[in-house]
Amino acid sequence: MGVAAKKQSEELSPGREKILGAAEQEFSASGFEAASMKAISTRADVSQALLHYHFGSKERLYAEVIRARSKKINDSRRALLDQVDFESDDALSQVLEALFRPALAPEGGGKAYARIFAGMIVGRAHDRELVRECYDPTAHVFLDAIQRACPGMGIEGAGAVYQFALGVLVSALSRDGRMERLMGHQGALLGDQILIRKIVTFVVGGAAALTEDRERL
Amino acid sequence: MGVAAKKQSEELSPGREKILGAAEQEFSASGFEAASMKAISTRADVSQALLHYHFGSKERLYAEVIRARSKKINDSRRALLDQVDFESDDALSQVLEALFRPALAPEGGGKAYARIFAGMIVGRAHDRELVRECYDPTAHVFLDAIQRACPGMGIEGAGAVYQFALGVLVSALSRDGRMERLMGHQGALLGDQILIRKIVTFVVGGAAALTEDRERL
DNA sequence: CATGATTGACTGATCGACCAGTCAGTGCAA
DNA sequence: TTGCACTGACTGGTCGATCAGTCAATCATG
Repeated sequence: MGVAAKKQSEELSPGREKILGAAEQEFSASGFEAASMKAISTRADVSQALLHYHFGSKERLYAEVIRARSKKINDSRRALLDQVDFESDDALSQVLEALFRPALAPEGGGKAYARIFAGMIVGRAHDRELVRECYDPTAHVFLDAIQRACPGMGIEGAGAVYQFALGVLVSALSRDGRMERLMGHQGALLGDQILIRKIVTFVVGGAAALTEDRERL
Repeated sequence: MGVAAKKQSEELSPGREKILGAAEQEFSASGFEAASMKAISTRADVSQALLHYHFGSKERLYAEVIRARSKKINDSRRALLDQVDFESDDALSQVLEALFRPALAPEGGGKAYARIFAGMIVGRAHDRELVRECYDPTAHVFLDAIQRACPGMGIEGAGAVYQFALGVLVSALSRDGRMERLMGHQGALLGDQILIRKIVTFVVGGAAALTEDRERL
């Protein structure tokens, strides 16, 4: 079968890492179905058979890519979340920044998050299982954090905010120049810092409105 | 080549309509790449060759599906938008309802919108062209409507609100039970009416926060 | 130290399955 | 009898996957 650590975490195998990188690029650019093992092997400059040697199947290679990327994103998210001051007035802003920044960061794989999200929309059952495995645990943590930051919001309120926040994140991740086109190229294309601020501001405002609406009942 | 209207809009061809319906289901369930012409023809209960007879290629069949669905959604959106009272306090709410309701309506194709959005995320160039053709004109109308409903928001503010609103919409369209799972099955699964209200409330709140933040500068 | 066995990384050739797309031909209605 | 809707049989190409075999490094043994 595949491979195991030589002794500990010594460099595993040069080919394996090359394949993972090439696969992430290819899957990210084309999606699971459209990305071919041949294209991945070409990009990685290894034989196509090596992909099966290391990962067994295209499905498993894909899962490994998602696992690796989600680990980085989630580690970063949790680290940021640990620094949040829940006594602060803008606790929710800090929580949301911890949620958004790692996904939007250039080294964060950028579209990796958006891609798997897209896979879910499209209805791939495997993607749903991967989300459960890779993202659910951290999602629970953030659900709790949102509730801590917004007392009186309730579990279903936090759920709604989390879900909507992810939607906003994906819309931001999929920036492809459409907005600039629609606006007739007015307005400067904003940098990452400003974009994050806008997203956070938007979601915080939405969350407040949701809480207000709830209390009005 | 394909087909043209017999005289006007007399029922075109029974097979053609069956194919369009089956194709929409299949594309919606699996995405463009994973959906096969054979699966579509089987579902439509016609020969596979008939798909090429009517539409020429898989790509063109897909485009026809998107065109048909987007036309229904956009017609409905514009009709709703015509009824908006821009003097009202909740003009933005009305505009957003006009944007959301047709996409979330059961007969609105539901996931049709989410699917093409997913295609864009995944990076299919063809999807980008389709969006431009099918959704950009109506998007301009809504961009203007948002500005009318929110004076002092500016073009880039309206653009951000529109973009984020679509993100929230997609997150709502892709409901697949994940939230219920994350919340431990607390909280009732909300009906469409309540969901729309929540989305609208959220986006209105976000838009207000964005405007506020802008004015603070 | 020498040497044969073993192992893991890796490849080229090749497989059957399935894909979108083609085409000659059938039946039916005007 | 012309034209349109439609089909069955087929094609070339690409897909993921398999497998026998190469090669270098490691290890066991005398």
